Amino acid sequence: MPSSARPSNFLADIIAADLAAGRNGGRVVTRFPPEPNGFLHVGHAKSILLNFGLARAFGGKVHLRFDDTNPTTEEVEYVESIQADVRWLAGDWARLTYASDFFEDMYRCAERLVSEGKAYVDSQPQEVIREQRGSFDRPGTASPFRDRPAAESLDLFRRMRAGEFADGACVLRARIDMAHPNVIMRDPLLYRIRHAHHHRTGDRWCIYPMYDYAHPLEDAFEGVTHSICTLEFESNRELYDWVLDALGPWDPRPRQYEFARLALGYTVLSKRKLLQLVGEKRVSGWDDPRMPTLAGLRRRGVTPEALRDFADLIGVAKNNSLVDIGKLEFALRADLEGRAPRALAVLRPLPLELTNWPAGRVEELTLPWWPGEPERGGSRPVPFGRDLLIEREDFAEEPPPGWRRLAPGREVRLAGAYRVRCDEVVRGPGGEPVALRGTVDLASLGPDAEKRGGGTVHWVHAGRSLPAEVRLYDRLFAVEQPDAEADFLQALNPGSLQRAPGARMEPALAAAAPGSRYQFLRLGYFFADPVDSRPGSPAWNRTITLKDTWARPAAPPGLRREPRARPAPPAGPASAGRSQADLLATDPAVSAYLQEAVAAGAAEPSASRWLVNELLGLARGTPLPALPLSGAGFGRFVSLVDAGKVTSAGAKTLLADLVAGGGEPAARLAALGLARVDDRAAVAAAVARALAAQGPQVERYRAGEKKLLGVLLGAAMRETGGTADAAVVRQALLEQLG
RNA sequence: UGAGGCGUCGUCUAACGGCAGGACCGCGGACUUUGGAUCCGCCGAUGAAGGUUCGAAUCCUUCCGCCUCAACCA
Repeated sequence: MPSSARPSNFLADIIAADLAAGRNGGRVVTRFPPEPNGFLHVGHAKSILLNFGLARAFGGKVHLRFDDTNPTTEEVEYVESIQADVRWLAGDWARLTYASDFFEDMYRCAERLVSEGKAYVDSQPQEVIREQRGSFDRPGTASPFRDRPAAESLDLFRRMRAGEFADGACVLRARIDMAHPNVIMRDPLLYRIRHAHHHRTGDRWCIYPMYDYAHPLEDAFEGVTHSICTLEFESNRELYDWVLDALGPWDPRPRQYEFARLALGYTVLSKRKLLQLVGEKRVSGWDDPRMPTLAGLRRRGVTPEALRDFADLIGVAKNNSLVDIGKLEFALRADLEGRAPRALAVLRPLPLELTNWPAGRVEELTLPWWPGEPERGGSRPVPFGRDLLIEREDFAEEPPPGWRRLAPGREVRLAGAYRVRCDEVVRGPGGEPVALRGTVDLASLGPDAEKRGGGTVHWVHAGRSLPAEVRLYDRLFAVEQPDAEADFLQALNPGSLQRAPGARMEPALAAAAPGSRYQFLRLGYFFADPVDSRPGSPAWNRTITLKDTWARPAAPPGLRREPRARPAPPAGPASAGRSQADLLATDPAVSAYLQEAVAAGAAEPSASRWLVNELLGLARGTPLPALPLSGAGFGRFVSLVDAGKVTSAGAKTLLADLVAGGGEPAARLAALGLARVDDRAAVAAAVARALAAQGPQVERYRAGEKKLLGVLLGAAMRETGGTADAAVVRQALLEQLG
């Protein structure tokens, strides 16, 4: 059951690369860092499974860490429920920690920052600080306390800790840059005063660290290597790194990575909205089976395995995406299919009297719990008799085309039992059918029975079946994106909980243990509620219906999302050549570099072409002057290419080498063996070698898959090391392929 | 509009300059004592334009669209 395959996503790639490079001494430590101020939901499940999965897949460790840096919102109850939920979902962690475990260490680090002039105590009120932060397009302004002596700040900071100031009187701020383009870096707050009782440290502290300061330190203190969080923390990463760089060195030095949090259709996942649903009693509590909380899902009957399969199904990436809730439902059905024994229950009974069955005679049929897989073993007695109950929905007076259930004069199979025919409809005062009369075909049961097509219907014995509490749950919201509504509460699905007061169960179900799961034939998967079940009388929660390919009301238009409208292409063709020229002209560093290259003898057009199309990509954001390859060196490289000393393929390899390690172009060219080869015989030999190694592909190409030419050409090019001209290689290749 | 991030079948996600792959959904078929399951098949995508390259989803440029950031929350 452990997800055997190594997860495949960009984070796994990063970790694999780190391991391959020997970083962090081969350690992998991740962490799941909830704040104990709410219940975990399916979005957290994605994160938990990611962090636990990655650590396990790479032989690492995962920590469960409570990020308890804000005593005013956090409570012990939540640390209990969170631990229970995590354990239920993912099992045990290697270490349980609390941010508050590190308060003393964090404080010492803060004193160090102050002493080194990297932090100061600001004695301004909150509103002023906020105002001074500026805005996206307006730089901030410095606090008048920004340059107060370190000794004074240190004294003040110590007195903050000592409790000499009231809440809000002053804060500790990092001294970074009030004009920083990233607003988060404009002298962020590190500590604030909170005279509040902390659930773990009690009244020992009255100053508490802010997330941006505390989090990187927690990671570093714990030896976390890969600190994985969601996309909205991307801007915070710069501060994360600042804190660690200011207080290092660290081994391992934690790195923060971000992935897209889960958004799921037909539900809400924000803490605030979930709290509101509970607070306003729109649901029965955090563990209401309609809630996306882990507690709710668990009580709905969802299994950890289904959640794991779901997580594998949706993957991990940086795209903001809205996951179709159908994927959760798919994972759920797939899991339950293999673990839920089959039983008989009728939700809305319609009596059926079999007139040719002796009154009072009851036959105890022996039905396997696993009809399709008798080898799994197990069965139970199910009473059959003259008076039965079938599902109201399984009878139609005027059956539509394709109807495979009961109708006047029609015959169906009673699941696990005999075939019956409907002879007569008994009507109520309004003419509506209230009961059916029919006949049973006694020869229709058993291995020798004639096989006839038609439908199968579920049933129970009228007198021997038992009533039971049944809750039919459906999606909590009626629209796919409640968050997009003006008032998400208006989008609540009024039918998300329905009861089936007349429901009847086969007798064996009375013994079902709370927490057990059954498939009620043709109805869905049901979970015996651990809270409301009574001995001998389980209460049933419908986890999920069976997939139904019949009753679907032909794709109601509201449920289908309109295809994304494609904007019309812009009218005027923007001259790309022109914009690239702009780039060369407007960026002084780039144009200076280019000038140097030209001064070193490179032809201007090819120099700018190589610069724009290749060098910029290779540089990966590093400013040109910082490259090991000087402008002049680049110019000599371009001259080499223009002189035909190296093919364009070889030139790319050469350039990459120069950008990575510097050196003199001509010398590196020789050292790498990239000099252009014009010997046709040598090329032909290389092509032959390449083809010999590509046997299957060659076969497929000859069999008609001409698109494989690219693959073969690529292999041939690689064989020559890029020293031969592509046109020559291509020609040789074509000749040899015939 | 400052900074950062993201655009691949209806949905989610692969492809790391060389065969646009998989899954969900949908559709069709086989089988069926569950209109379930199972099996088989089909449908269907690189936001746009230009450039570099023998070859571009991938590299470069511009444009378009979406998301995040201006709590003494995390």
